[in-house]
Amino acid sequence: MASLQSLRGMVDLLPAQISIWQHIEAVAREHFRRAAVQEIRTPLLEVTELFARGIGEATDVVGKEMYTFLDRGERSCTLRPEGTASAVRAVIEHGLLSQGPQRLWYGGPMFRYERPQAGRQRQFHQIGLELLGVADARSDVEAIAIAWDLLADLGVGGLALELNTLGSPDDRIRYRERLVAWLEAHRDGLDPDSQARINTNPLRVLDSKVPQTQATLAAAPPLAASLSAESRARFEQVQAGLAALEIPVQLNPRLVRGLDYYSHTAFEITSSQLGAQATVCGGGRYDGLVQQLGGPPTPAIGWALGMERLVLLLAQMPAAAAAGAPAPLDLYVVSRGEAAEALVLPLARQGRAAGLAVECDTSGAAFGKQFKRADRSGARFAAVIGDAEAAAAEVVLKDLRQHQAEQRLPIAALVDWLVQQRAGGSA
RNA sequence: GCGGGCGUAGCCAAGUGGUUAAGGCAGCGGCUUGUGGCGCCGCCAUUCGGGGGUUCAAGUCCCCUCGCUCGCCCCA
Repeated sequence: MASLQSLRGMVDLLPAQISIWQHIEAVAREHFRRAAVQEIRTPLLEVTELFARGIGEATDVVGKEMYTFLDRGERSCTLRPEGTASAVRAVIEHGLLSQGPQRLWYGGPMFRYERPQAGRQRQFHQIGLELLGVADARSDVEAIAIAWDLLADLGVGGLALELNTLGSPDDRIRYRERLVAWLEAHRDGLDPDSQARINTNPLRVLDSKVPQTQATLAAAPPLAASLSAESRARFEQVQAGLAALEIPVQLNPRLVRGLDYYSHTAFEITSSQLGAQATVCGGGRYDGLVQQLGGPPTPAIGWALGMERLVLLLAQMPAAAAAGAPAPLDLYVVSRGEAAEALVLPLARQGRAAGLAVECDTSGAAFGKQFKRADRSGARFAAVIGDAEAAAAEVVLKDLRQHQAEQRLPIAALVDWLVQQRAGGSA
């Protein structure tokens, strides 16, 4: 095999798949516009330290999944594994918070060096939301509602919103101590991975999928018991807010997220139809992150949505997939003969200037071939220009989608006629 | 990083040691050098991801390697 291939886990998006992506992006953009959320674009490449400090050294993402290399200046650089750290860095760097709370969204590729499987790639795409500067539980509710409504509007069915609270940093420290002590005492009932995690990332032991570990954990002290009154009240406010919006919630006390910066609200929107990688959208509150990265103390909440997983879900829903279908061509120009061929590009350009989608056949092939391609192009009309038409400055217009007599009209009148046809809801 | 499944044309795919590697879709040419969608005819893999080995004989068996895929882990 001498031919070149894309790198493992790096996937091409071919023209046939693009329309659904553009559809999702357009719907997301519109939801963000309505919610007064502005786009931010940051570099794909950042200094490694940003992620190490932001996401947490003990996390898997930082520990083993980053694309990290030295650039020519010997700086350690990393392809972003997620969007929050970059967005926060940019906000701090440009002093945006001095202008008040920031409502931001971003989209684009992320990179994690993992083994690819269904719904998991090394380069994948996320759309994410970050609401910075507001501590109130209502902003948690708003952030979640934006994600929920966006997914609903796209026509994704069968989703569940799983919700938990991780408590305040103090709650967590207190709980962590209790949990570690308990885990140490019940070490024998845990799988090796979980045993190893007792000291590095004990909270993650809670959502282990190993049945034996889960059985052991049934008697473990719950995080809820370590929550302060304030944290508990806050969690209740979030739940009440979601209930008021009639967004159904599934409380999941085992939901712990993999990135260190989360506190209080943590949530995931999952689908049972995605195989092992069930999370379409995940996020939570990260009140400590901005300060940790050198900014002013700033409460924040955000989420990220996995585009590939969303596309996977949408592909299972014919109605939603159809919504993303591209608009058909208005005109396909078929021509033959030197004089005729000279008229094609000027005609196409005039049509395009008027907003029509026009393709011309420049193959010089037999009419039969050109008509075949015209048909396949999906165009509504074919314009035919041969020697006779060129001499008379006319075109023969053929309706490719309905049986109707061909008509002949001046070449100068064609574009107007088509524009009118389209405006008139020509069925 | 660990485990299972798989790799035959652009795509789907038959083939389970024995002469020339089915078939379908797409593509190209023709029937039709001014008319597509239907039909018919023809063309389209010196070679089965790559390398090595076993054998008189390998797409088929063995080893290595690369890739894809599903799961573990982790997460979007």
